[in-house]
Amino acid sequence: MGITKSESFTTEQNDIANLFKAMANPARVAIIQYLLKVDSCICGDIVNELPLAQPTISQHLKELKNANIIQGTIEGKSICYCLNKEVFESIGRYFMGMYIKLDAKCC
Amino acid sequence: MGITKSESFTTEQNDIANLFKAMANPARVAIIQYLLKVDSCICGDIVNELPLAQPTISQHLKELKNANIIQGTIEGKSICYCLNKEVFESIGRYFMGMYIKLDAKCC
DNA sequence: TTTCTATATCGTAATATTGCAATATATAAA
DNA sequence: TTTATATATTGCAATATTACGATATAGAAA
Repeated sequence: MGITKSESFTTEQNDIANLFKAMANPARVAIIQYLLKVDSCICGDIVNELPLAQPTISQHLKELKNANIIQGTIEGKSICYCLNKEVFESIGRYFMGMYIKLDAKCC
Repeated sequence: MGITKSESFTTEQNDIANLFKAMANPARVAIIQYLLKVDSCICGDIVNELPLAQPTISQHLKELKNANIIQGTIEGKSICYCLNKEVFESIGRYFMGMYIKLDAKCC
């Protein structure tokens, strides 16, 4: 006992939870907001922008990449990162869909 | 070192991260999906629906309530829970807004 | 009042996350 | 080849999360 009982839930429920987990940290929210502003940038730009050490930024970028929220392309000796547009559309639709389905009257 | 450096980020960034954190768990995703299906129910219904103990469900409900995702109303000796419609609309708008702002061309 | 039912809280063990120094890797420049 | 630059990986300490048994609280029923 102690761990999340992932096996007790559907793959969809775990996928959704993992996607939110990838965004459930202020540093990663800041990275997403920064990428939204500049469209694309290299890792070093984010290290200069945020008050976190380079290995920490690198780890956050890895988690965002694993969740398919961003993608990184090798450009010479640096790596160019940008947001994955489709992900934001599907999350947006997910929530708007819930909003529409939701009954106005509550308990 | 070890904790999230919340103080290094804006209140908005922390608020967004905390909202996602509230949904970043398959049990809480399942609770949200169940509430979407039944509109409203009492705590005991969720305990019967999910493979988790009553104190665990109670704790998850507390976190969802703290994040303003659900609300609970006392009805006699039980408590009726339901989803907060506005939250889903604002999250949906947040993501659709990002999607619209996002440049199609990536690196 | 006593008992039953519904939910919350406490305490704790197991596990996950966060952040960073040290170090590794990999490409470009000299 | 050596050196500099950019990013990733490893290892670890601090902290947070998850789950649940035991127990507390609170209203309804007897």
